[in-house]
Order: sequence, then C-alpha cells, then structure tokens
Amino acid sequence: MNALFKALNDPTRRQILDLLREADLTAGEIAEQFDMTRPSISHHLDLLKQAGLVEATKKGQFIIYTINTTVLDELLAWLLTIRQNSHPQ
Amino acid sequence: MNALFKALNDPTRRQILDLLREADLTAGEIAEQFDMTRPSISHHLDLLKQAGLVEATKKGQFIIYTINTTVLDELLAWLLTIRQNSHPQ
DNA sequence: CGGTTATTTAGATAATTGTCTAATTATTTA
DNA sequence: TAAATAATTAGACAATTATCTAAATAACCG
Repeated sequence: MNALFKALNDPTRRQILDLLREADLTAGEIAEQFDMTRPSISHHLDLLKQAGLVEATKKGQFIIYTINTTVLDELLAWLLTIRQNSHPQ
Repeated sequence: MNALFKALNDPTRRQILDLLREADLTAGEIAEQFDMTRPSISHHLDLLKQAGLVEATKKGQFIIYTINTTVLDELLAWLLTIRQNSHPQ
C-alpha cells in the first residue's frame, strides 16, 4: 500500500490519473497539460508506474500510458473497513 | 484533498486510524502501541487532525482522540469515479 | 547516414518530512 | 503548593521528494 499512497500524494499525479481516465495518452500529450518540464512529468509517471496505477507500452518512438485501476481495490477495501466499522457505540 | 492524502501517506498514521477504529484512545494509549517517542506520535496525531481524520477532546490531563471518517467520503467518491469510468472502450 | 522528435536518465538543489531530545504547558494529587 | 503525570511545542538533523537543466537513448524520416 505504501507505493500506492505515495503515488496518490501529489496533485499532479492525481491529475494525470484523471486525464488517463478519459483516454490513453502518450507521455508528451500528458506533459502538454502541465506547466512543468517533461523530465518532471516523466518522473511522476514513473512513480505512478511503480504503484501499478499506470502501464506504459512503447509504440514506435512514443510511449503510451494507460490507467490501471485494479490496484485501487485494496485501498478501496481499506477505506470501506475504516469507514463502516468505526467503533459503533 | 491534499491534507487528506498527506495524512494517509504514512504507515504509522494509517495504523493509528486502524486503532481508533476500534476505540477512542488517549494520546498516551496510542503512543504505547508504537516503538516511537511521544512527541513523534503527537506530530502524527496533529497531521491526522489537520486532515480532519481525528478529533481531540481534552478530558482532565488526558486528550482523547476520536476517528472521524466523514472526510473520507470525498476520497471515496474520487476513487469510485476513477475506477468505474476509466475510458470504457 | 544525419537531423529531428519523443522520452528517459543523471545529477543538482531547495523544500518537505519523520524522527529525536529538551523544554513548556496543563492538570492532578499528596 | 510542590511533585508527578500527560501531552504538546520548539528546534535540530537526516532522509525523501519535486523540480530543474543537461545528457543519453531510441525511433523516425528526408
């Protein structure tokens, strides 16, 4: 869970996920959406990849990023546990 | 959401939430559960409080911490959106 | 092949974070 | 009121993080 929380603990990375929710995008298309250098975006993508939240597939000279939400299941389960069972009086 | 993700991005703080899910506890009772100094735990409790995840009420010389899960609703909603609507083909 | 394009890797730096010890505040109690 | 207990605040320090520029890798195209 550590890599997951770490990946989500940044507004740029969460925004990248929001973008990828709409469509698969190349690294360059993602970078265009931010006022930040490409290496910085590349680094954010790497952290998302480490957490398993995105997958990267090379297509020619481009790298296409795809969201993968299955890793969120564990987080979702934890959240629901915390929320529903909090010391009922 | 920033304070929330920040608060959750630490295993000690998540474990504190797990403890408070079972029962309200004083700062000292929480500190007992960890191999860490009281000031460190106090700092973690402060971050949880800043995120709205816990509430502190003074009772004599003790401070009792209570979990508050309502702030998790926004996170839960975001997670569900990300998960359910990810670029259906 | 040589130049251009897409992206990452490497290395540096400032800011943030987690932890500690020491000091402070507040409350209880003998 | 003085000592003890509960907890926080303050300040220091090492580790991590987000960002940048410069360099490297890889693929395309004239």
